[in-house]
Parts: sequence; C-alpha cells; structure tokens
Amino acid sequence: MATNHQQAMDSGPISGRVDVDNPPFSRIFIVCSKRHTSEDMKIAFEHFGGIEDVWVVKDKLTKENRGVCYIKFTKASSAARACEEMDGKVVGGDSKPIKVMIAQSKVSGSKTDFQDDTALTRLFVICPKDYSEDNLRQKFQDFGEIESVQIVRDHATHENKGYGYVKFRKSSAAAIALENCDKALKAVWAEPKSAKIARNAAAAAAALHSTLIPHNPFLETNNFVPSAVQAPMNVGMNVPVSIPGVVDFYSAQNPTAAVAESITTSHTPTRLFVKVLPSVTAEQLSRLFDIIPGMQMCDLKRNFSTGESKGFAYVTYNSVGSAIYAKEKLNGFEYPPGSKLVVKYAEDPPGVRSNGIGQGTEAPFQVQSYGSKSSLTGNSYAVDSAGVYTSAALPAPAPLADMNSEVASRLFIVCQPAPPPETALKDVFSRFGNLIDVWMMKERNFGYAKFASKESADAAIEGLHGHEVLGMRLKVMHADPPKSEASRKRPRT
DNA sequence: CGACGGGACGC
DNA sequence: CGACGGGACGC
Repeated sequence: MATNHQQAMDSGPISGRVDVDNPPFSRIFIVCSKRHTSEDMKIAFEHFGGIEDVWVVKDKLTKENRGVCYIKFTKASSAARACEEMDGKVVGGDSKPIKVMIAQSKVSGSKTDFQDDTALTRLFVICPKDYSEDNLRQKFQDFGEIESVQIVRDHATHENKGYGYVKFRKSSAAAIALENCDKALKAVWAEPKSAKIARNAAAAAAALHSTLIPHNPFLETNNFVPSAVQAPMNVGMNVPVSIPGVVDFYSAQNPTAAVAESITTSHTPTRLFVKVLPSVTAEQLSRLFDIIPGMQMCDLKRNFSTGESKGFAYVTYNSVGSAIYAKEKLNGFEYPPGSKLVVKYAEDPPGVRSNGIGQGTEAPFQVQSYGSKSSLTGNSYAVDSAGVYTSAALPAPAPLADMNSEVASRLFIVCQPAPPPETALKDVFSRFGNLIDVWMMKERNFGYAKFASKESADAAIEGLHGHEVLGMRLKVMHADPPKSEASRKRPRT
C-alpha cells in the first residue's frame, strides 16, 4: 500500500540524445585544435564532473575535424569549473592553449541567452519577507565568496518585496549554490539587469485590467459604474509599469496577516491616506480610486489660497472590504508612471472618538459587543475573535508553518461570488495553525490551501466552510490530489 | 579567429 | 457545481 513514487523519469530529451540545455549552462564550448580527439577531451575534462556527451565537431562533407568541441556535463557547476580551470590551458600535447566557455543554448538561436561574459555569477531568489540581507547572505555563504546580496524593496515603505539577488565572485560558486541551496528559495540564474522592461510592462498592462478592475470583491454589491473603467486612460496612465499585488506572491512569515495588523491598529479601516504627486489633480485621483467600487469621497488636500495640491488626500469607502482592497491594489501603484502612490489606512481624525461601527460604514460583519478592549485607542474594528469581516468564529492569530514543511493536507476552496483579497484569505486560514500557503487561481474563484497538519486543515474546514469572508461565501473541502501524476492510463475514449 | 551530430520501438 | 500558482532589479 505504501506510496511507491517510482515514476521513471522517462521522456528524457525532447528530440535527440541529450538535452543539451538542461540544466541551463551545463554545456561548454571548446576551441581547440583540429588534432584533438574526443578522447583527449574526455580525459582532460572528466574530473570536473559527470559528462553526458563529448562531441568533436567535424565538417559534414569532408569529415575534417573543425577544431571545436562541445562537452555536456550533468551539472552546471561542472561546466563552470571547467571554464574557470581549463580556459587558456594546453591539452594533449598541443601547443596552442584552448578556449573554454559556456556554450550558447541550442534554442534561442542567437544572443537571446542572458549570458554576456559577465553573467552567470548572479542568482535570482525568492526571499521570505522577514529576511534581512544578512539572513539571505547566510543562506548562501557556504557556497563561495559572495560579492553582494540585494533584497528588492518597495521604495516608499522599504518593505521586502519577496525576492532578491545574490551575486557571487565566481560562476562556479553561483552554480554550486544554485544546485544546493534551500529549495524554498527557488534560486534560478538571474537575467542581466538590462533586459527587464518589456516583460514587466506587458505583465503590468495585463494585470491592470485583470486585477485592478475587479471581477472581484464588492462589485456585485456596490454601484460599480462601468465608465470608471476608463479612468486610468483618461488621466494619462498609458503605461502602467508596476502594480503591487502582482508580485505579492509570497507570504510574509508572519503570524498575523496584513488585514489583521492594519485593522487592529488605531485607525478607521474605511478611510485611506494617500500620498500623491502634487501635479495630480483632485479629479484624476478621484477617478483612480473610484475604480474600486464603494468609494464615497476623495478629498485631496489643497492650499487654501493657491489651490495647489498638498500632495496627500483622504479617500473614504463605504465598506472595510473596499478600503482594504483599494489599499492592496493601489499602494505602490505608479501614478503617474514613475511615481508610486503611497496608500495607508488613515489615522482617526483628531477629536473623533471612533468607537464602534461608524455610522455609514457598512462593514460586512459587525463587531459583536467587543467594545471594552479599545479604551486606549478607540479601536473600533478589532479583527480577532469578534470577526468584523467574517462570519466565522476565528481562533487567535497563529504562525504560519515553515514553507518547506511537508504538505499534510490540501484544501480546495471555492469563493462566491469572487475571492476576497489574498490578505484576508491568509488571515482566516492561518488562524487554524500550520498553514503553509493559500492562494486563489488567477482570474478564477477557486484555489487551494496547504497545511502542514491534518488537524489544522480539518479545523479550517470545520471553521470556514460555508462562512463568508468580506462578503464572499467560502466552500472549503479536501482537495483531490494534484492532477500531475497518475493519470497516464490508456487514453481510450 | 571558433558554434550545433548521432541513434532510435518501448505500453 | 469549481480542480491545480507564483518571479526581475532606481539611470
């Protein structure tokens, strides 16, 4: 009965004997002499690691040796070391030194490879959001001399965006690191800094319509005016460059999700503070924030006498959910391109004793007689056992499981009519403990949650199935096993 | 200057 | 019913 995972890695090369581009940069190109044989090369290079193929190139017609050779290693680190140690050396009694370099990949005919001569020392890594540069460095320092580590951060908030770069002094060290580092960091070869804009802009443009303009929360329940869809274009945002949330794929290793943090502190969760370039007009800003359904007021502060913008505004929504969503989608959004908005929850205005449910704010679920706690701050929307945004009775915040944890149970989640923001999902699912990750499929109303404990997963089903989160009803059930394996029977009708 | 072959049937 | 994700750097 036990599980035998004995699926032979059959398939192998797509066509031909050896897949020369797998793993990337595991093949070297050698300029040698016409007298060198493949046996010479094998002897000279085999001690760098497993060799899959040695090929001395010959002229098709004359069969004459052309003085070049390819060697495919099993590992990129072997190829890297071969380059570093054999370039310029003499081999097999020939007087001319050989040249050794990483071979161009066979596909992508020309220079499409991100391999200029400087490359192959830098890795792109997924970096937990609570990591510092030093934390990241420690994950790699055993593999070789590190030249630099860079965690990419939000410019306004300085928040770790969840990924970074590690640059080694030697290519072989980078390769060794790539092959042996913590798999959760998902290291891959970094592209050179040059080629980045195209893909980025394309992805952001697509994301603008798919995520900013929601088929998502709140539009069914609020007055969503289709004309607002054009707002970004009307106000001159033709080229969105960066949309937060699109890259917000990585969860903070954080006991409480952003929703809880933001709302548990002392501010009104339906009211946002926005920092924006003074050149942006009140009307432009209003159009932008009105894309999120439920905006009630956009109050750009201006100099009383001159009318010039003071560079900040308050935006109020008619529900907590809308405000959360607006903050999630627009904080860091480049508007105008090149200048990122800063969107936070607004502090309570002085003198306003915001006690409980502000009049006019129709929170999806209201705090239930929880008042006494917040005498200090006038905290009105404690998101804990009272459950201001979900009908479920949530346990106290609990830490996430380590992302390397083995998956003990996977849940299938359906949200109707649409998924709540990811932050909210993370919060509610994490409350049951041992949550590894939860995500929704892009553009869809279903998703999955992975737990490191079966008990926690079962508790999440028990606690969340049939409940609402920010107005969205959840179905939470055990997921079928991932579809990848065990479906290769006979394809009969 | 110095860049892309060979071999192949198994449910 | 609804079934399998996610990644790029301030010139």
